[in-house]
Amino acid sequence: VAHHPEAVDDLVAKLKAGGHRTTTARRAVLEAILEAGDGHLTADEVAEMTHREHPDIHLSTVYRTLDSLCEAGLLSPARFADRPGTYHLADDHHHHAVCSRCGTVLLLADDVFAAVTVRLAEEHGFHAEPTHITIPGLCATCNSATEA
Amino acid sequence: VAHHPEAVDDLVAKLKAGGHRTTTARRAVLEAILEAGDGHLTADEVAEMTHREHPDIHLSTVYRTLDSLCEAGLLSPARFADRPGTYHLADDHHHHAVCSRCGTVLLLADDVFAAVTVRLAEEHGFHAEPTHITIPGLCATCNSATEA
DNA sequence: CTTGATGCAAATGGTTTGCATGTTT
DNA sequence: AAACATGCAAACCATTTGCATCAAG
Repeated sequence: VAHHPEAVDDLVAKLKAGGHRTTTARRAVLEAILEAGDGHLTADEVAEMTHREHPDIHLSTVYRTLDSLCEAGLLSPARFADRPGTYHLADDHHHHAVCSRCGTVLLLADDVFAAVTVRLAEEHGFHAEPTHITIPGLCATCNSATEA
Repeated sequence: VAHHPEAVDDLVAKLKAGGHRTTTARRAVLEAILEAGDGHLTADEVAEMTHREHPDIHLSTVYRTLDSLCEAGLLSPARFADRPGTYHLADDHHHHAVCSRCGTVLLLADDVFAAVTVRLAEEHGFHAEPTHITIPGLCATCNSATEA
């Protein structure tokens, strides 16, 4: 979960190490993702952010860049319900609780599934790697609204 | 998890109870979903199935019907990665552990998330309804293959 | 110089919608 | 008869692709 300015360079280094090229667009996209912190950005949002400094980066380039960065292992994609796809830093293991009614997203620590992981190993020999799981339900607000 | 012929009538009864109308298209869609058993069908697949008996049911009707049936609480939608959306019986609570390497799918009891549910309620007031969650990881076979 | 990345425009695929017509209640 | 569901065609939105040009190695 890096928010430091030098993080971009670290990521670019990883990119290079993976045999990918370093370009303005890729730097810009990485900067946008870092700027978003824990947030999950859609391609459109990334494009909007990069446009502030680089108005000429085309949306299709953003898509292709996000793809490359995922392949390079720097980013991970995630989809919520029927919203557009989102992207976030790959090493940022975490989970979500999403309200089915209002769409509020709760960020969860990456250990909430520890118990499940143990049980899967014991009962099925399955080695779970829960990296990005979404749990549906109702947030506190919507839930109390329902009970009322 | 109903596979019985009379199940369609049960579902239609629920539909009616919910103030919705009974139509040929809705029966046909429900039959398709039941025929699929545990499977998850896309709108296209449902359309294809209904076409065998009712070639005139339009794809847009299938979409609208699936929507209605979800609203009525008979079906639930689910999305996997970037495939088209799927639909399945709502009362069919279950979870999956999917092997990232070989694709093997493990069916899990619906209580594996009990601990997580409790914790979410306590820590965030979030009322989780884990109805259909997929956990990635490695199955026993692939896992031991990796360690070797 | 060679390969890979970009801009643009056009195509694609899944899904939704407006409207006139047909069906359920 | 009134309300709702359907067929169809057209619109929509997110995403992908072909191709000519450009930049990184």
